[in-house]
Order: sequence, then C-alpha cells, then structure tokens
Amino acid sequence: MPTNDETIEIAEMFRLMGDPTRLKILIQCLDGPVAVGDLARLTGASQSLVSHHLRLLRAARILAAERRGKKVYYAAADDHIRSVVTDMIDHVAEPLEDGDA
Amino acid sequence: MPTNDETIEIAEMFRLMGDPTRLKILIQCLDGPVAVGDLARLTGASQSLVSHHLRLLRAARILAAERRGKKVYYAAADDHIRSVVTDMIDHVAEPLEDGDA
DNA sequence: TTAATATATGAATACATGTTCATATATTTT
DNA sequence: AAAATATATGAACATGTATTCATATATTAA
Repeated sequence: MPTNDETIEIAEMFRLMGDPTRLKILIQCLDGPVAVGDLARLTGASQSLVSHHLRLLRAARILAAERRGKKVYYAAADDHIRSVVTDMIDHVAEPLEDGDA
Repeated sequence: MPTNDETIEIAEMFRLMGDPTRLKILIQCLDGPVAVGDLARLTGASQSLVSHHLRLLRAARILAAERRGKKVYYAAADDHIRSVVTDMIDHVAEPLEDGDA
C-alpha cells in the first residue's frame, strides 16, 4: 500500500497519461526516440501543443529528451513506463470478462 | 498500436485513475470489496464525494458494485485493472534508474 | 407506517487545464 | 553575419472537473 505522497505521485503520472494527445505522443515514443516534428505529424497535433505536452511528460520523467543537431528526440523514460502503457493497451484490447469473478 | 478510438478509451481510464481521491478509492478496492462508508473513512473524503467518484469508476468498468443489504460494496473490476495499478505502484516505489539505458 | 441507516444524485462553484496564437530561443547552413 | 529550420515558451481563453451542500432514493429496523 503506497503512502499518501506516493499515491499523489502515482495519480500525477496517471493524470499525465490521461489526455488523448499526450497518450498518443507517449505511445509513439514507446519503441524508440522520435523527433518533436515527427510527433506533431504522427499525432496530428500542432507543434506548439506537442511541445507543451512534452514539457509536462519530461518534467514527470515519463519521457526523456535527447538533442541531436537541430532536432530533439523523445523516448519513454524506462521499461516501467512502457509496461504500464502496454498493460493498459492489452486491457482495452481484450474482450469483456464474465462478471462473476 | 491501438486505434484512435482505443487510444481515447485508454486515456479515459488513465484520466480516471489520475485523481488522488479516486486513486485512493481504487487502491482500497484492489484486495477485495469495500463498502462506500468504509471507503469514505479510509480515504478521508466525504460520503458524497466518494459516491460521485464511484459512479465514474463504475461507469468505466474500473470498479464493480455489489449490494448486500443496506451497504454497497465496490471492488476492482478485473485483474487487468489490478495489474495496471500495482505496476505503477511498483514503478514509483523503485529507485531512479540510470539514464544510459 | 415511521424511523434510521446507507448510498446516490443534482445544482452551484471555484479551480485546473488543454489548446491556440504569437513569439522567443537554439542549431545549422550559406 | 543573416537566413532557415526545429523546438520551446508565455499569455489568453474556453472548457472541463473536483468538491461541497442539500436532498433524494433504497434498504432494514421498530
């Protein structure tokens, strides 16, 4: 059972994953580093909006940034992030279970 | 890679888990059914607020309700929900990893 | 039926937040 | 140096939402 502070921290991470635009960005970053411009293209969001969201995801250590020349590449911070997201993807992908569990 | 609709659905689940009060409720329901009144006591939130949140969690099939006499008991809907939450708890509990992964 | 307990709901509100627009900063190229 | 490309940031706004308060509904007890 997490402490109160941990619970708030966990909620904060879920909250950040709980916006469709941010989640799309995050999903695109699961398999490897993606440049900001590409994220904008892939998600259909504006460059500005993507940048704003990236700042939040970076601050929460959900994504990690790395600069290569003019471009900045973002990738999932670690395997835990990846597993939480893929777990939820699997959850939604599966058919509904029986109610009498 | 989830479809756009699936992504929105996943974001909605994360969003619901992303509020501290709701997450506290959800965590209390991980190990077994808990009555509404007890959830209010355990989380320190008002009965009304707990009920409002329970409605959202129930509607999203994150929690399942079962009535026994006067009381209504809530529990995590399935193992996927449990694993997503416990995964995140483990993630936060662990020390920071090296950046050169 | 009335009273008591347990939960749910509707309205109102204060606050948070996602998005856009304009602009600033950083990096490379010429 | 200036121009071009890529990303970041600040302000403003419109919308969403967590919470409270009062009240309604459901179930059991007397």
